[in-house]
Amino acid sequence: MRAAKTTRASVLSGKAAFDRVFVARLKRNSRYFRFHFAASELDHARLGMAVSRRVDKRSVVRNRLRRQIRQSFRLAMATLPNLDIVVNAKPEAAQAPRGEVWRDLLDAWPRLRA
RNA sequence: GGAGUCGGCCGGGCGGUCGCUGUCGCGCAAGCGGCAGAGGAAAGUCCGGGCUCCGCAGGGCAGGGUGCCAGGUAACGCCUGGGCGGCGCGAGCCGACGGAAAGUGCAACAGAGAGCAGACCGCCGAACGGUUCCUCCGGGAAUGCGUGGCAAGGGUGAAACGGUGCGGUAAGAGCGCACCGCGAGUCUGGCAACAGACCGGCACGGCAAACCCCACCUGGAGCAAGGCCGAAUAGGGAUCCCAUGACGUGGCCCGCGUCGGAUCCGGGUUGGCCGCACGAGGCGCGUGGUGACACGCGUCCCAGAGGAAUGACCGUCCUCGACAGAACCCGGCUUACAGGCCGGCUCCAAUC
RNA sequence: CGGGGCGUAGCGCAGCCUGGUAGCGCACCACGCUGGGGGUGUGGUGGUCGCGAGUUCGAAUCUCGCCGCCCCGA
Repeated sequence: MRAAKTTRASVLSGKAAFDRVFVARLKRNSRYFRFHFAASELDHARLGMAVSRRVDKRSVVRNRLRRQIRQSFRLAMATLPNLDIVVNAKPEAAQAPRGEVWRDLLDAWPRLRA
């Protein structure tokens, strides 16, 4: 499986950038995640993540979810339009098996193309 | 072999493809290649330090902490050794373990009485009085009724003014004796905590995780500390206090320092670099020490992000993988944790 | 990273400093007043005092260790 190379440019950073995405009020839900997005000011997609302590108390679990999100983003990146996306994890994601979460993520990205 | 106890260690392995962070090398550059890349608890933040700033961090008070003794350490509330007490057949384990004879306090309910106490049921005919009986008229005997004596036994309580036994006595009582306990006595051993022997007499109950006393320790904040570079805005307005005044990050005072200061309104700031990873460092050997540990020599370089790096997928093997993710660093403590390995010691059983 | 606070009846709180009885309001139940409801009066039910150790004769209260929640500062 070939993943696109990501750089610092594909990281969404700063409170202002996050707020801009949330204000756009465009959203798609999957089983374990919420995808907020807005048209990017740049010529490529950027990813931001929100996995709060409410999802799971243990940082190990939160980090695992972030890695899965990031890795799935890399795989899907080339096919995505230039959007700024914030992925928000639902608390149920912490309880679910890893494989199931991964499949949920892979299924979700193509639906954002619309 | 079984049961137990103490100490130390590991905590999925191997191979492949793609990707992430740092660093080194090459390249004008996009990049390419090499190397390294979470833990024993990284956790909780309960202690102790390093480092940085607060002018020096100086004296006193207040506050806080520690609490058998000695040692180790940068330091500690940690560790080691020893003492004392408790548990265990034992190896071992556990202990907030200074002072109650400096003072002030506290003890519900029950109970007669709860701290220089007390007599409910009791016990006592030795003493004084009474009553009854006997009498050889001197007195004698009985009786707990009164004056009284006692606190052994019963009973209450968490606790009842040393315990057990013997003697003693009217009944009793450290009143006497033995043992135990106790003691601010003496001697001996030990750096000390303390222990042993002798001596003394029975007085000095418990609670200091009650106030407190004693000894020792303790300035405050924190890497968003703090520093450098750059950019930008402002050099304002209002109110109040004024130089025996105001301010300074400590709770207060002294001392010291500064000369306007405080509050509110308005305005600006959310770049980059350093701090930031070579350290009270790891490993090996030697020496000293019972040990914690120290010293010497050799050797190694071992995460360093900044919306935050370890992932995805495949193959394979097994005993199918617990708790869990660094954010300035280090030493401890505490808490979580599937399974497994190594060594010391103890008890039991059996065999030679 | 640092600082502070809370946890007691179904809910909101006192009691804790100074240790011995867990109390108040609302709610709930029963009865009375009313034809019924509402309202009101009287009586009553209901608490492992977040969990685990320790100190004490005795702990909601004192001490230590955990757990959960909330707030504040940079």
